[in-house]
Amino acid sequence: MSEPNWLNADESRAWRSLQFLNTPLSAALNRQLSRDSNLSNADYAVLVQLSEAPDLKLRARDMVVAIGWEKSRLSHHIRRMEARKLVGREECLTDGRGAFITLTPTGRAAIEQAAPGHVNAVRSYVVDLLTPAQLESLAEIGEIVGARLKADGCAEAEAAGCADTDAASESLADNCSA
Amino acid sequence: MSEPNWLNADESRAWRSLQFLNTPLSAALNRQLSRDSNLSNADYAVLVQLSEAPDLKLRARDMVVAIGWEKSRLSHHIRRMEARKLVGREECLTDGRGAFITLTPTGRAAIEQAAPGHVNAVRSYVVDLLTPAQLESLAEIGEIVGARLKADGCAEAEAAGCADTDAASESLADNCSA
DNA sequence: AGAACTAAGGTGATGCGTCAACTAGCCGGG
DNA sequence: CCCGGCTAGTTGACGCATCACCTTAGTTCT
Repeated sequence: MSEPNWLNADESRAWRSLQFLNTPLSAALNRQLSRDSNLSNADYAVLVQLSEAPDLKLRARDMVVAIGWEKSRLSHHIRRMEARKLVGREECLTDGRGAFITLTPTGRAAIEQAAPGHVNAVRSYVVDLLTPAQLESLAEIGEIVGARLKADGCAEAEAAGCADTDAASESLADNCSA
Repeated sequence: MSEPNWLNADESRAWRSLQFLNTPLSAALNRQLSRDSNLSNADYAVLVQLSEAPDLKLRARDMVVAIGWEKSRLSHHIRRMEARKLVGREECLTDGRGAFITLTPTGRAAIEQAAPGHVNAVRSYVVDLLTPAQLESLAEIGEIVGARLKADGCAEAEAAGCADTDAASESLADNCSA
């Protein structure tokens, strides 16, 4: 256990190739999004949540859970998005501490304009390149690792966070098409 | 093409589950590394390169290629690592512009102490959880997406970067065990 | 009612990563 | 020789993410 058990050739190939699915992929998606729509992945996630919310507004508390961020991250991010007029803030009348984050018309326009391109990007970088069997395999692998991360105890925000971030992008797909 | 072609259930399951392999996974590895060894993934990548270099030193130029970072990122990072005594700097006598990055004894101790735990983490979060067939599948998928990213034209630093970052962690495995 | 606790949200500091711009040294052609 | 263009590396500014800490407001217990 404490003695190094180095990776063999197959293992290292898999591990190495997994790296392609990490930073470079999300960087590519990010680039597409920011080039075509001047939004970051993070912006997109926030806007998706808002656009799916009942009155196009959401308590910060709920957003945190939905996206899986830390509240301070959300707070910082909302401040920046507010400066860009993508979202607004509103007081919560029933809870003096509460704060609603609202979707502005600008923000709504932005997400609607961005969504099709984003889905296309997801397709062109991943989904459309794989066979159904590979998609199935990928789903299994991701779920296994995801479960491991959750079991780890440190997964709370982590796993949920990212999963939902893009689960969101995908559920927007559903909602928008409807 | 310009008309949204939303993801179907299988596609979205795969896409969603892929998110687990992204940020949360590298965050978990990062956490392990920083908890056990007070190093970040980025620190680790740099130290691996140095520890594999001929005289435990490397031109910044070569490091950039090996890790796949932007030179400015490397420069900033080296500055920070230098402050922690993990690496040093040395002039290049044959090229007035050149700069060597050197591995300090402190840095060497750090990487040697960190490597076994890191490999263990990689195993426990991913490699050991998957069947050989899944590892094979993962390798294929990563390579397909990686190739796509490279073909995209924007892949230069990106794909190479992250791939090598952890190819490095893995090749350290080989070298260290030797 | 009042003390202790918890929940909601925000802030400041810090490290990280990218972009654009800059300096300094090399190299080749006139 | 010197001028243009290239390469190596650094710097500063900015946005992003996290950490630790703070304030304020609800909640609970006595």
